Amino acid sequence: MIRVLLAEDQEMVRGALAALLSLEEDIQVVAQVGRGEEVLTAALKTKPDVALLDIEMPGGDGLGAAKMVRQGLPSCRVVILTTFGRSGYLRQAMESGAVGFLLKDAPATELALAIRRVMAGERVVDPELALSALSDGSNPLTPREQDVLRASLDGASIAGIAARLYISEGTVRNHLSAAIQKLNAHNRVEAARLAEQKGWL
Amino acid sequence: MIRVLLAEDQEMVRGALAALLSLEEDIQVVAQVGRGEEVLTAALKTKPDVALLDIEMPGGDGLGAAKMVRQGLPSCRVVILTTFGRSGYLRQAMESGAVGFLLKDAPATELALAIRRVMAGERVVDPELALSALSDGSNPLTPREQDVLRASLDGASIAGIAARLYISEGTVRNHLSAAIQKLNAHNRVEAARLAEQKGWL
DNA sequence: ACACCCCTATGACAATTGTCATTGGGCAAC
DNA sequence: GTTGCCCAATGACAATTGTCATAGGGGTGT
Repeated sequence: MIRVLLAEDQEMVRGALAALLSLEEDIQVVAQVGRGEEVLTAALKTKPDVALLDIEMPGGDGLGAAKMVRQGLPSCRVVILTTFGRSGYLRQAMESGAVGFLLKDAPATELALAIRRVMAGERVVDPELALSALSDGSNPLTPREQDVLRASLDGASIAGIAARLYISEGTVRNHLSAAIQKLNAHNRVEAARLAEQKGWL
Repeated sequence: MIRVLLAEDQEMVRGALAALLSLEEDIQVVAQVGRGEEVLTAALKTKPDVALLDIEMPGGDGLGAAKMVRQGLPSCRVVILTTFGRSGYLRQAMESGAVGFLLKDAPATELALAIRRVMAGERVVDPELALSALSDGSNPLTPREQDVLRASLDGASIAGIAARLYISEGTVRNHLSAAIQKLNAHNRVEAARLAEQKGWL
C-alpha cells in the first residue's frame, strides 16, 4: 500500500484528487493539507511514501515545502502537481529534491501511474516541459531585480515600489531598466509578465 | 439517478471531480468535456439534468456555454464551478440562467449537496459572494474601455493597443484615462488589474 | 427635435517612466 | 589583493503616459 500525502489549497480539488486516488487498490491517502506550512508537520506525523504537492498555496509554497520534506523525512518522495508549466518552477522543483513534476492538464490516469513510477525509483517529468526548461536557461535576474518586478505586477508606481523596498526611486528605475533589457521587454509590465510566466519570480 | 455533464479544462481536475461524483449513489457523470464549444453538443447528445461548468476554458467560456445550454436544453440546470469568486462572474452567471455558483475553494462535500439542491429547485450561491456582488455594483466600464484595459493586461504600449484596436493613440489614451478614473486607479495597469479582479473584462 | 451617451479624434501640457554614465561600498572567487 | 558582480545612488535626457478641453458623428430614448 502506497501512503500518499496530498497538499492542495483548493478544497474541492483536493477532495476530488483524494477520491481519484482512493479508487486505486494500492494507494491510500493518509494526509490532506491546504497550506504550505502544514506539509512538514503532517508528513512527520503520517510518514507517507509520497508527498503530492501543489506549488501555489497560502502559507508557504510547495517548493519550499518540498525542501523541508526532503530534509525532515528523506524516505518520502516528492511529486509536484501544478497548474502552470513554468520552466523556472520545474528547475526549482528539481533543485528542491522533487522526483516528479506533473501538470493538472495531464490526463487523470497519469496521476496513479506517476505515483507508482516514483515508488519504483523513476523520475517523472513531462518531456516537453523538460525541454522548454532547458531552452529557457536559468533565471537571469538578480534577487533585487526579481523584487522590483514582483512589486510591478500589481501596477504600483515607481514611487510606490521604492517605498515598499526602502530604496530610492532612481535605484528602482535602474533595476527595472536592467530587468527590461535582460528579458527583451519594452516596459516593466511586459517584463514582469514574462518573468512570471517562466516562474522566475 | 441525477445525470451530470462536467466541463472543466484541466483534465486531471476533471477526472478527479468525476471520481468524486461517482462515489455518490444518486449521481452519474454522463459526459465530460474540456472546451467551451463542446458543451452544447455534449449536452444535446446526453441530456444531463445538471451541467457543471468551469468559467475559464479554451474555446469559449463557461458563461457563454451556460446561455447556450439554457437555450438548447431548457430542462438542464446550470451550475458554475470556478476558481475565482469575482462578483462580475456571478452577475453574468445569473444573467446567463445559472442556478448555482460554486467556488473550488469550497469543501468537496458541498459539490454533491449543491447538485441535489439545484435538482430540488433551489438556487445555490455562496452568501458572502452574493453580498460582494451587490456591493461592487455592476460593471461601470463601456465596451471600448473594457477593450483597452484587456489589451493593457499584457503590458502593451499605447501604440500597440491603438494598432490592435484600429483606433488612434489619442483615443486609446482617452479611454484609458476614463477607465482609470472610474476605477479609482493611478495608472492603466492598476486599473486593468482591478477590473479583471471583479470579472469586468 | 432634443438630450444623452458612446466612440473617435486632435493638441497641448504635466507627470511618470526608461536610459545612460558615473560613483562608491560590500562581498565572494580566484 | 585584484577582479568581478551586486546593490545603491544621483543627475540629465528622452520617451511614454495621463489629463484636460474641445469637437464631430452616430445611436437611443422621450
